Amino acid sequence: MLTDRQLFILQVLIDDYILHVEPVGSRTISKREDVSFSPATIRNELADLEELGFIEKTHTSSGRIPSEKGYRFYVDNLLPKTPLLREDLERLQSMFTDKVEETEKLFDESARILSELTNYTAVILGPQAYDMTLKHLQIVPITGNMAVAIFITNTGHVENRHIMLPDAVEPGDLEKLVNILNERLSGVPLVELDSRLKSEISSVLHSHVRSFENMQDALSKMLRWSKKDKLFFGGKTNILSQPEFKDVEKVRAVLEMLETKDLIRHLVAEPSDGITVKIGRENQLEAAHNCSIINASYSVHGKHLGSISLIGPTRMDYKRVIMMLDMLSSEISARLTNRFSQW
Amino acid sequence: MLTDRQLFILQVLIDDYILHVEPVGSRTISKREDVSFSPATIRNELADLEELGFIEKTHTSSGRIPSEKGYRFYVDNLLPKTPLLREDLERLQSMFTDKVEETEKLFDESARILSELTNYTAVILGPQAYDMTLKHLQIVPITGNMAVAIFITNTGHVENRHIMLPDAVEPGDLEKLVNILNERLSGVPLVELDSRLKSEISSVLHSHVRSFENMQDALSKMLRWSKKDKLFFGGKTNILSQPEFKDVEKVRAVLEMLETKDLIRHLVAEPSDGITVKIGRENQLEAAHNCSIINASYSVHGKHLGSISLIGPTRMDYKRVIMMLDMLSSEISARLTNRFSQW
DNA sequence: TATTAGCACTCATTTGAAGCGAGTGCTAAA
DNA sequence: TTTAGCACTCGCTTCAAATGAGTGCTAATA
Repeated sequence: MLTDRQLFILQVLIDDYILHVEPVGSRTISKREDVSFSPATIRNELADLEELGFIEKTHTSSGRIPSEKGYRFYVDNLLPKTPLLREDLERLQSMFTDKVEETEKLFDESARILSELTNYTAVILGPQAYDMTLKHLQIVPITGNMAVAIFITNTGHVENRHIMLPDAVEPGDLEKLVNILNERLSGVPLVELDSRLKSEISSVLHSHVRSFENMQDALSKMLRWSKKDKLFFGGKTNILSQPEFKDVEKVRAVLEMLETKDLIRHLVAEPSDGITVKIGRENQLEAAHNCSIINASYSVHGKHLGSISLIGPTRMDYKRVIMMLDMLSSEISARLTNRFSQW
Repeated sequence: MLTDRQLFILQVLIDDYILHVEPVGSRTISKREDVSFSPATIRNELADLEELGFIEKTHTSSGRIPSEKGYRFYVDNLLPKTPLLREDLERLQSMFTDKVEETEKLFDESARILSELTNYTAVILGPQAYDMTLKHLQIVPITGNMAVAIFITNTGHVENRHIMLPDAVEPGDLEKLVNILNERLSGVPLVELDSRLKSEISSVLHSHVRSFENMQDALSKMLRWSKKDKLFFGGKTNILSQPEFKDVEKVRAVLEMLETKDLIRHLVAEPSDGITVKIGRENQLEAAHNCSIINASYSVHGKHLGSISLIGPTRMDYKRVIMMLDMLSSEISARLTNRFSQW
């Protein structure tokens, strides 16, 4: 549908706009070394491209800027397939050669480096609780009737909770209780633990554990799992250095969104293979209408665990960013797969 | 040194400026009901106050605004001792009547409500690791040679860490190890655990636990405690709605500071009794030169654990904010004291 | 037929002058 | 000691003119 020349001009225009953040005029394009036709010709082509909705003017006599449709087309069809810059690659890989011990730190570091490299905001959605199943449960008495329950999941995650035991619980009882719980709850998704207790195990415990009645409530509370997950941020304030966000009000909408965990989670939890690009109004959220969000998910053994995202202005260095996310997500997947297989 | 009338005028001026954020002129002051003298008189007094450095002009023919010295004087001498507004009080107390279970949630909620009530940024420095001592240690084997170590502190805090046991560790050994560690390390500050292991306990363990040699490194790593603490934020973006921060560059300095944990920690960790007020350049940090930081610490049994702070523009509603922080910090102290005494 | 030079036109932005008004300091009268 | 009066300052707004980057259209050219 578009002629080769139109494609070429569109690409040049978008590349230039992404670089300089200023409306691109016919003269600017014609000055490029690899452009042989005159400004007038380009003006004609630009008029056509505008009619087709790929570019637009900020006012009657201004140069053109890409429209959202233009960016969409660019991302889908015009992305130059240049490999990652060597320095970017090296920086990313350096992160993985310093072997990062804790998973949390891995995410933190990834978010930080990603945001430094791109100057956009990086958001990593950590492994989600409802994807985890219980591997092992332990209850450790501390003092009086206080105890700590320890949960170990199939993903190697460990979590602890306080629990209040009833006054009269015999040592043997507690052991029996833990044994039964482990038998019955091993492999069960965390979010289902509580309902399983009520539906299946309650009766068994009733008959085997004397003090069960007294601790039923505490147990139930202990097993109640919300869909908790963790967000890791990098470069939260990077949006402030984007020229199109020099207005405080615009900035505010985005920053407040970043501070609202529920919104971010929603925006960023996009379970899909490969890489997703949401441009401007393609984002549900009003506050993100001036942003683009690139999203890649990481997985272990083919199962999506979480995602890595970049939030920046619609004018974004798509090609670089997409390459980086692609590399990073598969690298993280590999790391986690390796780590989890140890358990 | 200052006459009563000068004191009065200074107070009125600052109160007005805090409220309206605009230079205050002689006419404005004279219009108040409780002011009986004419603009000209006031102008004379203002000139004196300016000469003394308490107020300044933004340009030759503008009204006056308080200088930092003025704010300092105001905070030290002129704070009207009006009690908290009833609605503020109720809001704060509502937070404590809904009994908050987890300590983390208590801090989170406090920061949120405090920031909503004031429209400034609230930062709460959680209990610091180096103030905690070990109460009880437990090692739970999981699979293979993986295990989880659980630390319970005198403040009721629970933390867990992964540990890699050597291949050949006999069950009895582990039990003996944990017993010895508990005996020797109970009551020791977390940050000293590792050095204690090396200096005192190493030899004991050598002679009592056969596989100790193999696990020495892992143990040492497990006991290595950094000065970790946690920050809780509320209203991070509130600064954006302050009229004196409508310039993106000014905002950026502050927001980036808020994102840099080390800076914030440093800024906010001000161990002192009562309430501290740092105005503008009194803050070490350049980025906080346009801000005031009010700081109150909370404690358990007279021992400082952490602090509650508010960060806002130098023009701040000091009287309201100070009252609120005062109340909140003592309330939190009471809660924590009560909570910890259960352990 | 496709390209390009030329030209009139548009419109955001910059510049400078003029007027407004809120505020001042100073002086002289009350 | 206080206050009325007045000249003065200076930031802010408004308006008009100049600037310049860019356009669309037309007619000439390859």
